[in-house]
Amino acid sequence: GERNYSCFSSSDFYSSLGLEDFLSVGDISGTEEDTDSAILYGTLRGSVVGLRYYTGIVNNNEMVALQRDPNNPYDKNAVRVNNVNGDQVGHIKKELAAALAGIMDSKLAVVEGVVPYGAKNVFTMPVQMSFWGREENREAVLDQLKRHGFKLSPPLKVGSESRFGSKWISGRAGPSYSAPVHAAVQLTTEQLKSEFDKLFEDLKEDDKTCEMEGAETVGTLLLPHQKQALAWMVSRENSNDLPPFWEERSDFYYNILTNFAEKKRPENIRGGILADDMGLVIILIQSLNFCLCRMCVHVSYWFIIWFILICGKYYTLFCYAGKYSDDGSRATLIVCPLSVLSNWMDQFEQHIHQDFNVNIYVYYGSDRSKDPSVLSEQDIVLTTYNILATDYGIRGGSPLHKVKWLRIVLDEGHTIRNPNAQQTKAVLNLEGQRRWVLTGTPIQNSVKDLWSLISFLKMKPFTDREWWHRTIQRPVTTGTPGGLGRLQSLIRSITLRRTKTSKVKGKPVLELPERKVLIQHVTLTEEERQVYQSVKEEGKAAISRFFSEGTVLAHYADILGVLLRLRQLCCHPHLCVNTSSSFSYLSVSADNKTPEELRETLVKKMKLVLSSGSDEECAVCLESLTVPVITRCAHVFCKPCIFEVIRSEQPNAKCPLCRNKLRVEHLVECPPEEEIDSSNGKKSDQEWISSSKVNALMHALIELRRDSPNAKCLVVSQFTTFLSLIENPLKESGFAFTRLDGSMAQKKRVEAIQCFQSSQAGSPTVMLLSLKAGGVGLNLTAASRVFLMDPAWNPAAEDQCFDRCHRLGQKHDVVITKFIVKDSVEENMMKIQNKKRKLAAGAFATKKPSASEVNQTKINEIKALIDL
DNA sequence: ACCGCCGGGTGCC
DNA sequence: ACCGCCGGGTGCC
Repeated sequence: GERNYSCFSSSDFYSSLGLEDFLSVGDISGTEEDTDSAILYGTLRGSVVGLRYYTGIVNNNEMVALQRDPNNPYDKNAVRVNNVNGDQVGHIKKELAAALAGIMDSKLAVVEGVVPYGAKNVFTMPVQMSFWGREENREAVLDQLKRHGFKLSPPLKVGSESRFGSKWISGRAGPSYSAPVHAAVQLTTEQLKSEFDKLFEDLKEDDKTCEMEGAETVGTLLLPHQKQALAWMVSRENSNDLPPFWEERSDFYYNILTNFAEKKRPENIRGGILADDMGLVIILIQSLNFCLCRMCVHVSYWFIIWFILICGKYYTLFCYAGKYSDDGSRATLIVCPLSVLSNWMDQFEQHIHQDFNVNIYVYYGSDRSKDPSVLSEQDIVLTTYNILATDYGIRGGSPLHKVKWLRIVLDEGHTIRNPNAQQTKAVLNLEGQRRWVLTGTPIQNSVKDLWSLISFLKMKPFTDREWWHRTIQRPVTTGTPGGLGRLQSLIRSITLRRTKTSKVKGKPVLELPERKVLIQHVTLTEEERQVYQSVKEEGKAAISRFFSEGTVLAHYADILGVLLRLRQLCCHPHLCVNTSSSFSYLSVSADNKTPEELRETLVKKMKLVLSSGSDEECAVCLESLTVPVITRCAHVFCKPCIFEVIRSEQPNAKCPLCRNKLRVEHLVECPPEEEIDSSNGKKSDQEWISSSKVNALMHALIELRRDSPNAKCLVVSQFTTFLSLIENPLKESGFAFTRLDGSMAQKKRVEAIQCFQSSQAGSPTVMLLSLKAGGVGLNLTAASRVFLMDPAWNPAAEDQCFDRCHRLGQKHDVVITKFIVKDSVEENMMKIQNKKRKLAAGAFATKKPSASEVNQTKINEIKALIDL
């Protein structure tokens, strides 16, 4: 989970202020993406005609999909009616289709159908339609219908959602007039985990405790929970259970969510989600080779089991040896983020016995084979999401997509949470029956995140987003009774999850040392205070002006800029690049600037964004910015992402973050590296001075060295330039230190980590760490102390950072010190963080406050941050 | 479709 | 009869 907590266009920051609705973060392509905030306008009864021309059949109360059919030679207004399987059932009667066509084409509303009496119709059948859309489109929709002589009925009882008396449904469901619901508050990592764990609350302990039988030889080498995991995985790959929500009914298979039925048995889900808390599955690595050999003797005719340790996480993979799967496939494909690719390679190298004759191919780099048969002859093919996505587009097709895989494993599977990302599409189009997802956080922000994973697992009917949305996502987000229950049973049936507090056979799975968080207040010197105060007053004046003008949101990036400067000044005066105390750059009005001035202003802003934290996220692809460009409204995106937005929304493209007009010719690219780095260069010329915060840190470090000379610590900041500044006093005081930040090449990172983790005398005792460097997997357990130099917007980001040393393998209690400047924006950030932690409890799947409440909260937060 | 609709055949009682 | 009525042909979009 890459999180983002830096300034400006950071989507996390928006959500941390509860602004994401207003700014439509993540809602960039119209109705389809925005089905969450849709409300039900009403329902309408219509008829489906032409049944006898099609093979698709439907049951009573079955959900149907309405699909525009603009190329129909008989009627350009045609609307097809398909059953859950996608087979056409008929058409909407033409008079009604004429009314629907406009509404559907302009995406004013989403129209969903349920067939109340679907069975036994020969020529026509009724259909109950629900119209969903944004509040502001309601009138337009009602109007269009009226013009064709139709009128919506209030949504009293509709469709199959309300009818099936199954165990998943408690009481009545169905459309309601509920307000749009989003997760209003950003959860911290811990809260997310605990919200996710609530899904498992009623899971009986013994549900998954059956250990694998017939593997006694393995048994002596495995701990109970490992045996449990092994048994679960084996059973998942071989089980004949029906997928969730399917029942066998007198030689039909029946889906109780959609009421769809068919003769063909829905395919088993051969795989699942391994969402074990990081580092929970423990095994003695030393015995691994031995373990493999033992198994080779005893079970090799059947399969070999590989235990693979990745950054403290253990996963079990299976690979059929000798006898491959029934369809002749042999190779297991492992897809992972680039940052963990080397981990996998190292682990294979270290732990797979040479005698074992395992073929591993790393499909990465320019010399990767274009020949699919080379890949299919391997036992394991390793690749990254990016390679997969890049290859997917090439002419002639990607070799990865031509192989029928024995097994596909997604490491850090939440990488594909964005359904529109190229990576996701590339992953979803892979071939292979057995599918596994490894991730610590299957749900990162909302239930939405799950769709890609569920779809990857080929779970019928959720592979189609419409059915996922109608049967799970909407019921959960609107709080429909039974909705959460469905999600629970769905996730439980495919997920293995044990947490720090889980027990197997009554014994806790893991005991971690304690973790303490201390807040140390820092008082600025007279001089520092003066600078801070003057910048603050100036910023405050500008922001109050925005308030009085009512342009707070239009100037959002500027407000973040003011706050960034204040945060920087809390750390060190030299962090503020443009210390000229003028905020003239605050208003980017095109009118009174020459094009060149405008460009310069935008470049300045973009530099500010890029230097504000470490890697920035693009609000379109949710990945870190590759080729950053800035819009005239001062929001930063990847160049290809924003081009795609403009292309697809022609001719009236709007900024995904603020809905201002976008034009390609107004986009400004980031100037070459040196320009950005010039500020760093300048800094080294500047005479080095200390700051109150640096003094506080050095005092603590020296004290620590005196009291426990062997203790190692992390010094964490969001500002890499701050880390550079800290290097000076560290050298002066004779500390051996190393450094890890986002800009370092993979090889250097590994070196830095190994060096720091080493227990050799003279190895570094301090690591300078940028807050979001490295993936979740980063293991820095050598450190037992953490000094957090500056608070993050998102408390989750801090927690994740702390988890890098407070994790499996940590032998000592972990003490975390947060330096917070008294009477500053930092204190205010802490207050908001605390409020959010409280607010977030139970925020998952519950309704959020009204729009006006949210609005008020967000305004209060800005005010609180700058003491207005 | 055991309908509706169309259009041709038909035409006092 | 430029009607009504009858009954056969016919049938999504």
